[in-house]
Amino acid sequence: MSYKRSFLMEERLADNRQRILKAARALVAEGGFNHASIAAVAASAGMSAGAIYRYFPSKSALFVEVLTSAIDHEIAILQAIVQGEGDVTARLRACVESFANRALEGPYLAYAFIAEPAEQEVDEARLLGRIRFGEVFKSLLIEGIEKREFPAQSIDIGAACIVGAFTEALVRPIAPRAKRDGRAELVEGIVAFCLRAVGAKIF
Amino acid sequence: MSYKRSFLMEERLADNRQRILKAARALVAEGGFNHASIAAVAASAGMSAGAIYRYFPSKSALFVEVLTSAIDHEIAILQAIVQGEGDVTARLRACVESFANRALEGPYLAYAFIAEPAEQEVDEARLLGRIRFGEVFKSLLIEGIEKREFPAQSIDIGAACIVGAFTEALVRPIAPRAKRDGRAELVEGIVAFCLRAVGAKIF
Amino acid sequence: MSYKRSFLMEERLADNRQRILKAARALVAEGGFNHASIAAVAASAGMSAGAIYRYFPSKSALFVEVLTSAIDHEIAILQAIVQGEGDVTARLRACVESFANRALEGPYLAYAFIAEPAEQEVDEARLLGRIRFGEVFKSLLIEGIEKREFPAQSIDIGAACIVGAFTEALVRPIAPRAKRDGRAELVEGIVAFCLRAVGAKIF
Amino acid sequence: MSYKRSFLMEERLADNRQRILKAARALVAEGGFNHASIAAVAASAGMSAGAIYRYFPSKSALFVEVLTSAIDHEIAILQAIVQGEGDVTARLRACVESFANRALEGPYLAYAFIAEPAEQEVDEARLLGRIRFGEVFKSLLIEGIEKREFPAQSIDIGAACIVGAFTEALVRPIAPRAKRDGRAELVEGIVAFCLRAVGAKIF
DNA sequence: CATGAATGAGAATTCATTCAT
DNA sequence: TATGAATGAATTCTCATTCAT
Repeated sequence: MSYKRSFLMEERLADNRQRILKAARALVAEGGFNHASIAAVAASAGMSAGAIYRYFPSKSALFVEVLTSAIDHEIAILQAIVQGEGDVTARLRACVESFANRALEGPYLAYAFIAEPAEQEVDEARLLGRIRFGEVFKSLLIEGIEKREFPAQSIDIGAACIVGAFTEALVRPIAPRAKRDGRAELVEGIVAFCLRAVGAKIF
Repeated sequence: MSYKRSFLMEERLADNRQRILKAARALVAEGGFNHASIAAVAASAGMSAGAIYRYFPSKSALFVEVLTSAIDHEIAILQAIVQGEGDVTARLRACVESFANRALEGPYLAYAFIAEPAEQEVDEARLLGRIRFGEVFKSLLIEGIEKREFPAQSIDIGAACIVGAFTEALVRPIAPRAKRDGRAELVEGIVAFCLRAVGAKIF
Repeated sequence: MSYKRSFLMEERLADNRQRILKAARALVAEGGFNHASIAAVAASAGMSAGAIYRYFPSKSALFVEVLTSAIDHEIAILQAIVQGEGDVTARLRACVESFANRALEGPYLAYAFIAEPAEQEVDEARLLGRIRFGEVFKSLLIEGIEKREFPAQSIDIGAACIVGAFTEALVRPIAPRAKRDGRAELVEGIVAFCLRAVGAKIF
Repeated sequence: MSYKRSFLMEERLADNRQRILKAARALVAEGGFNHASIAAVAASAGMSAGAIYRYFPSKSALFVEVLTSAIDHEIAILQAIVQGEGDVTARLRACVESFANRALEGPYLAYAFIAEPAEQEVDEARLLGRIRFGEVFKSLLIEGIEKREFPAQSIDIGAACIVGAFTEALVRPIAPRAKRDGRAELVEGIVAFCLRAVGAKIF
């Protein structure tokens, strides 16, 4: 196996893997997990159904990865903001804005994030994702309370509520077949709600 | 066919319809939408699978109604609170408490409310349900702002955020296979979050 | 549900069940367990593949029953002989003759009896069947030794050897696509072998 | 292509062929024919799946050869005994002992020998193997009768019965997931049965 | 020549829906 | 009108075989 051969090979394999994930993601965004059968994913990725199984051991595993990787990506962005500059209030605002804007741009993530999937394994991945999202906001809440930017409050509950609040406010606009308008006001409204909710002082 | 006969007939038909809905609801509560096959619903309702189709044109239609009627029931309770006594803040608190307590008691409604169902038609019913839930809180927000209990704010967004916040904070506790403890603190935490979020003065 | 309706219904259901078993048995006899897919059984029984699952919970269960019922039938016949008249030697001879003649008549049983099936559950049923066949001959051996018709010998091993001996001697003639000739001499040869093997006095 | 090159080539090819057979044999021994997919054989032989097809035209052909070569080996051992020293009775005893001991040591051969394989071609090879085993004992029987060690008897049938008897008595002990104990008594019991069956004088 | 990714034809199983009785 | 047996299409997954590289 020459170097070049191996290199091209690996690249193609990685390509296929990504193509499958992308196709699966797109199908989930379009019609939910149930719309994304293995056959549909394969067709959309331009390969046979059997080929999927060279890259993923099962349908569950594929969709767990679809969900997890989307959430990973989202969380990495939020964590960069959390660890960035500025006071806690500003960073909380930035997190919500950032997530909301991306959700409105490419609606699939938030949609899948809320969706109840068929498979138990995917279900568990989704719950875990929600928890991980909560952690991000938990760290902000803790810091905000320490620095007296926010009043004392229940941290776990607050973090979950924030996630739920902006998620829900995005659900209708990002739902399949829904119009998306007035984005700026929407985002600003969500941010305002969250900042008030945590007791940020600017309001 | 005499009047009486016809009357009894209709009554029986209505009875069967309710039996089916009840059975379907119970099965969804037990194991989610996927656990409730037509055969299972029929068996649980004490009738044949074919008989279901005398009352509902399809499985989707049945589950749309299961969802809708559950939401109707929930909304009727909330609206009674909204139209009741007390200042807006107290009624908002009562709404959230009431919903949260019932969700923690019988977790299926809230779970199904958040869940993404298999069928597209059910999906749409769920979205509609979320909107209708929002309406309830919208009316409270409008009244609260009018009466100067709450500051001016985006009403649509606020209503959606409230629904999302308490929904999400309940997801983990009500998810299948999850423990439910510290209910009082949980409910109080959610209420506090929501009241802060709408700018209620008590805080 | 009237009596007549119920009666006819049950009869038809029982009929179908038997038709499925018969079709499965025939396919196994023709081409072994692997030749008998659910689709093939269904086609051969004149029904859809899905219908099989109204009568049997799984493919394994179907073939376990095919095997078990064939063995049950065979064992019942042998046990009747064992508990019948005559000295032990005569009854041992009758058992072997009876089994061999039926195997040569309808070869499927002996063939399936020897076959290694794909499914683990069927495999276990097959092993159990062999053991049960052995038991029949064990009881004859015990009685024969007690009554001094046979010398002392290892009973478990002897029983297994008898089963193996006549089974094997029948395999070639009863194998699919094999000629069957000289039946009388074959049966007599097998009987003679077995009687000598247990030390019956006539030889 | 020089002579030497060609020679080495052929040697390597022969090597690969043996590696494949060895790997296939090992996999059959571990988990039966169904456990030995082409991919598994290839991986175990340290080559690609496609490469298998340079040496064997099909999976069936490979497993026919696995079976045949195992039987060849076994028969060679038995024939060496048959053509060795001692009276016929002693050599018959040695044959059965030898086979039984090896079967109990490495149970795969005997098991595969009895097993019904998936492919029809393998099935036929198995039947042929049984016949060839019979031949070995046929020659002993003929010699034994000639030398008056055994009484006159049906040779073909007797040979088949011997094969079946010791095979069957070994099935349970060598079946997957079965305990193997009391080997010495087992082997002695089988030998005794066979010697009595052919009318050897020692008993 | 060897590779191993891809194919494609099945495999078992499930279940909403229909329709003869 | 009610029944529930039967259908048939769809599902996930497996694997011998092929063929571009």
